[in-house]
Amino acid sequence: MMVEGTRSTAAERRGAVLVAAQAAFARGGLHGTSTEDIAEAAGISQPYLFRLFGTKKKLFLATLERCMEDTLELFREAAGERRGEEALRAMGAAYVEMVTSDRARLLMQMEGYAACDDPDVRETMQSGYGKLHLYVETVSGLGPEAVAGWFAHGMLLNVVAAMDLWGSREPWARRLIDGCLGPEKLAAVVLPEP
Amino acid sequence: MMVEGTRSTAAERRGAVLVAAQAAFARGGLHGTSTEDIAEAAGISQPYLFRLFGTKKKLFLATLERCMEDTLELFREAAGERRGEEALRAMGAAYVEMVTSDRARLLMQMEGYAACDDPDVRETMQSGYGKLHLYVETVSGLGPEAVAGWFAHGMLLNVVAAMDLWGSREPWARRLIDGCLGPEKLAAVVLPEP
DNA sequence: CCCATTTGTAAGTGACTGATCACAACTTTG
DNA sequence: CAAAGTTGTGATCAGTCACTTACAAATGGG
Repeated sequence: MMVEGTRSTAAERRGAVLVAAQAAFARGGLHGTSTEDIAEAAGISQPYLFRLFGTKKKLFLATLERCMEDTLELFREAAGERRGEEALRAMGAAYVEMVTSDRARLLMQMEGYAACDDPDVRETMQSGYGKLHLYVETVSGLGPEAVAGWFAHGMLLNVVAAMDLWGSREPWARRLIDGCLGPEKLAAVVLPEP
Repeated sequence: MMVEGTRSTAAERRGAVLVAAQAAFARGGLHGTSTEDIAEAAGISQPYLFRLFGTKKKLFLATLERCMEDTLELFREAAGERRGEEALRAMGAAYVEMVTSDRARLLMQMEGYAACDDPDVRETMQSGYGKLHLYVETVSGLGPEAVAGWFAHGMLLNVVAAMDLWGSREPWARRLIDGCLGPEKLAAVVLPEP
């Protein structure tokens, strides 16, 4: 280790750790992931991880927060200058793209919801989701029912992606994806060969 | 222990363990819950728990399966003889009732989705959700889009309940619940006093 | 060039936990 | 009533893991 003579700043290391932590926590959650594994994936020693984040749980919360912020940023970039339903469609497409390509982020989000029995986790998720909701309300300009419907759609995408139904040959799963993405995109996610 | 001379059958014990396990796993997930805690809550010794279920993970999977079956049973009872959109409304109302009163079952379900990186968990969730989806398709007789929309609604309820937004005074949270339950039921979940 | 600060690690440690084994007590059956 | 089967527990153990301590090496400012 430390073969290169160049050191990183603590801020850079924190960023690298958050990336590694998201991939690791997405698989095992808070309790199913060892700090040793995260440190190794981030390329630092385990004691240094504790100096950077203090506690495993604090690291988990920071990772969750980053996860939600990244999603907000995804929406911002997707919407661009668009407003109204057009903005909704653009953000929806970006979310579908994310959910089908970045499984770690998707599962991390689910770990967050699942761990909401813990007050600190709950507060983090409320705060993160609240910012998402406010942004979508503002940029779309639509009423509560429409916005809720849009988020509901996203939550269904979450569980479809979590269960990895994209390639399933179960008829009900195909109909679910159809009802979720529409028939044209349905064909796009047929991956496996008989 | 064992003050009463009457013993239970293994099947009865398994049932009691599944109840205790759901409450425990809902809080900590597979890795954040000790078999010792579950055994104590179920009123048996920890070694006996292993004789009944073999492995912590097998117990987790059995608990998840039971959780999904219970939800299917909830839908069956709610629908009764109803069909079409009327059945949908009845099942929706029952699900709202469940999600606001049985936090353990709700969080257990979320733990299931979150743990879907594990192939065995994923298979269990796919199977359990598949039965739900098929039943709702059949009893409602509606097309993919309508059924997906109904489940999407339910998934949004899941995260609202997980984050425990019912009593939140955040304006965005009130609008979300409004868009999710409708204005009349919105008032019903205003619990806390200023 | 020296010294204060920052970056980084090797080597523990105490506590917890999933799983096993040996054994006891109760119940049923022939 | 004896044997066979079922229900149940105490004791233990090997492994894992979050977190600490002590120390080393690089960096930068005056």
